[in-house]
Amino acid sequence: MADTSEAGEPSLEEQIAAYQREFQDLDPQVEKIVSALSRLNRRMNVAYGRQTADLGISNADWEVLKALVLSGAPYRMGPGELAKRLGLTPAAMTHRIDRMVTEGLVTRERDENNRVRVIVELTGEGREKWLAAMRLASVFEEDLLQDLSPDERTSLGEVLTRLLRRVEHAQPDAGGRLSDLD
Amino acid sequence: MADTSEAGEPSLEEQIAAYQREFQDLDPQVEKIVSALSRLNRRMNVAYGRQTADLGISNADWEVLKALVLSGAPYRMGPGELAKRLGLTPAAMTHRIDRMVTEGLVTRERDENNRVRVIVELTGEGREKWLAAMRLASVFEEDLLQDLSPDERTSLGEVLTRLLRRVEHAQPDAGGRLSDLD
DNA sequence: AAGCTAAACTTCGAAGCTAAAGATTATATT
DNA sequence: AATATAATCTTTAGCTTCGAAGTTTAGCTT
Repeated sequence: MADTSEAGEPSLEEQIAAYQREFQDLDPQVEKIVSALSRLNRRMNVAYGRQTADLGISNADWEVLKALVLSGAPYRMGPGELAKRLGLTPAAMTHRIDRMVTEGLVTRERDENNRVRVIVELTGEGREKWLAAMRLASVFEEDLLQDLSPDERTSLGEVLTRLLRRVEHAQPDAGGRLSDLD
Repeated sequence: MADTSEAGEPSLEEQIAAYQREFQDLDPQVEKIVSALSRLNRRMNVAYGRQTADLGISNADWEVLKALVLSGAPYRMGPGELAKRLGLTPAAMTHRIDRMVTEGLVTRERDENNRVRVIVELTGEGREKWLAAMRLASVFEEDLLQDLSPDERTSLGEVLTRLLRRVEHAQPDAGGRLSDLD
């Protein structure tokens, strides 16, 4: 076997060669960047998933915890707001919150000032879980970037935000769910 | 509103500030890179999804077409192999192939040499759809990287593959489905 | 203030996924 | 050759999601 990757996944180089074979108009340099981005992200998500699983929460749970923590004290949001933020339908959010309430990660109560609204609030346990996940994630992320010099980090961050700006401008998010919180 | 982004999504800078507020041990530079990677990937997937939808195929279909085309002529794979490649369970693959057969994108037949096996083969229409999607994707990708100089492209590709190697080595893919073909 | 209209959430039905059990064929053992 | 074991796919049951319809409350309009 000349391939270090498992599960029959071709190496990045093999895959780009296959693309060129099947589609001549392809710029291999562009494809290299795009494919690397995609694979990198996939691997990172696997890693995050493993870490949150170790803490006894699902990746779905973690997304909700993140959104609540990032909203700042007192860590409250409505289901609709959460759904928009996470790229889910309100229906899906209802069920997710159901589960998380039984898991003790959040509470759900009606807003007494406006009884149509619902308030989802982080519990102490929810905050602890988020913190623990965050510690694991930051160790992993630092490890991931270990080989990059300070200059390379600066440069990479700059280039990526430039790409991000471009793609955000190009796509006014047409009616779009966004999925997958960062 | 001081925020150009829609749907109440905070800007990258706002989000990093929020992370620092809630988690002091965070390296903002690391977080910037990681968050930009994540957001970029998300946006790209939305773009791909829109393009494939325009062609009348689902993103799920596209993944299968990609795997088959990349396998090279005669564009045949078994369901199990496809499932592994796409990060699905064999059960999910069975259903996906059901659908794609009715859509005329692939054919399914038993392997006469080994009647336990099944052969999924790309149809002419399937190949056409893949090509059309590929043309759209390559235009989008070139547009995405438009602002990057040749040197920046080279450098970005090199850095990303370095990160990829690191994450692939660190995670021997423990029993893992991989999901999301690139 | 009675009745529309809109907003926010939940419920319902259909689709896709996973894990586990089941069915079918091939391979190895005795 | 008969049986056991393994490999490959399909079926089943449960969960999550989406889209659409339904429910409750708020805010307008007259």
